[in-house]
Amino acid sequence: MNRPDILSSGEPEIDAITAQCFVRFEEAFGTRGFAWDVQAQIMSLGKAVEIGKGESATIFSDEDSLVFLAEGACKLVAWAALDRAQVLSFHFAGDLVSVPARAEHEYGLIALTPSQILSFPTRRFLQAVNEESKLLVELHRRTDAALAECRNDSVGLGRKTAQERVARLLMQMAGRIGVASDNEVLIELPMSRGDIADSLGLTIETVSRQFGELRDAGLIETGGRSGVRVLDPEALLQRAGPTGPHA
Amino acid sequence: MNRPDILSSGEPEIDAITAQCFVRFEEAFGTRGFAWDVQAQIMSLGKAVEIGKGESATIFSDEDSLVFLAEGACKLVAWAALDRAQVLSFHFAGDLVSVPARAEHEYGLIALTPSQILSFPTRRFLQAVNEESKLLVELHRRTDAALAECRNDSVGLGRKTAQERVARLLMQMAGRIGVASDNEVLIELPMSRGDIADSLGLTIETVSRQFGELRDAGLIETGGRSGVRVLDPEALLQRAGPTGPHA
DNA sequence: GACGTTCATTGACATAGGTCAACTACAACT
DNA sequence: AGTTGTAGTTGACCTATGTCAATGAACGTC
Repeated sequence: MNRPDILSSGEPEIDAITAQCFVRFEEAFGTRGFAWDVQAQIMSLGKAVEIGKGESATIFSDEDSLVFLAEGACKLVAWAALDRAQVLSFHFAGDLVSVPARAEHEYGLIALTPSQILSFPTRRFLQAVNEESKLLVELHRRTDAALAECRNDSVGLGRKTAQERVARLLMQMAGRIGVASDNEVLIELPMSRGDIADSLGLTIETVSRQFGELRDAGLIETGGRSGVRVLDPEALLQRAGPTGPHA
Repeated sequence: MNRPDILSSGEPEIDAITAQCFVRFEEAFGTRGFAWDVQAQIMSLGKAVEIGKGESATIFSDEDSLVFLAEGACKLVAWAALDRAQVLSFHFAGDLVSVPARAEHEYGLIALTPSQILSFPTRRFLQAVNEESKLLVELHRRTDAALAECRNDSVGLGRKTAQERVARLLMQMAGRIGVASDNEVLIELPMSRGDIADSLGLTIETVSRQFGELRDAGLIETGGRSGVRVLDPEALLQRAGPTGPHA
């Protein structure tokens, strides 16, 4: 049995965004080799859309969803109250984010920059890939990584000073979206100071003051609202506090 | 092909603790129906031990491990520094905990009460169950639940007051290990005030003061070091702060 | 390229929670 | 039951961070 290319099978209803999202999804999860009917089910379950800055990526309102971020940058937010937001994580192209529909708090995946997302209803998605062990293993691997990340963040939230939190976030962003040159790293932050504050359990003012201190100390330079040049990554890492085992 | 009972096959080297741990593990994950060789691999990978209060459950020192808690109570701890511990979660019988060996911080799973644990080296465990979709799905389900829990805790750490954190923890413990009677709940806390403080990102003194306030307000009564009687669950939940969607 | 809006910075002040230091009560052991 | 060590409580004080308010810098818009 030959395996037709699901994306170029000439079905006219598949728009450019849907096509691109699925191509990236296939690349990330290696679904090409899957049984034809499983691939078809995955395609029928996934809804691809483009969302603008500030828009919510919630597609399935009453169901937990699994969102693949094909392009752009998003923040996952939970609200302790209307005026008390907690940003749980920032996400970039290639990330898979599980967004709960009804949990202890209200959740939302919000675009920081125009983004292309592919959303699946979690339960039905899992049913569809039930027998595809390879995907299940990859799913578990990613969820486990997200859990590890969340735990590390918890240490930050519970036991680190404002400066350590800000320095750690900058180093994380340097690693994820930074452009290295010489001994410097250039970062174009897609999120606002408010988003950073909400992710670190601080206020905008405190975040701003810490940026100021790091700038005064000569560790970073800021350009415009979103530009950050890390002049001394070593020293910045130092200020992020002890990280290694038993440090 | 008949499927011999792996636990009563009369192999003399299996001690009582190992037997009990595996029985509980089988019950929790339904591994009974698995292929004989997979079951054998699982059994050969799992190390069952009994640990006393304060002892670490770390078995595989250089590998991430998956620990099934068959009996007792444990805390998962990460150290930001030697004197800055963050308790990430409390665990009870039936829980599966993934403990990283080398991460951003040093991790440890420490017994709060004498416990029976069954440890697996994560990587080899996953290889062994590679084709058992049912277990992979369950593994993913549990990891996803742990992630959801961790995220909820993050909201607490980042955006809640000391009183809200303490009240929330008490309600959580009421739900997990509380004994309900009339409109009251009796809790026997297995963890110390220090553990609670480390889990909530507070100090022992602050936790103690919050217990005092809740006691003075008539919401709880304390008996001895570990006994807590929740007199007014409704009011206590209130003090845990807004939880529902968009509250 | 001036205008206005939004976002970021800076300063003055307030406070929740941390720190340090007694004191008290529980529980384990003789 | 008395003794002793550990854990918990309470009080006085301190500080990191929050709050409120004003100013200033980016960026989008006409």
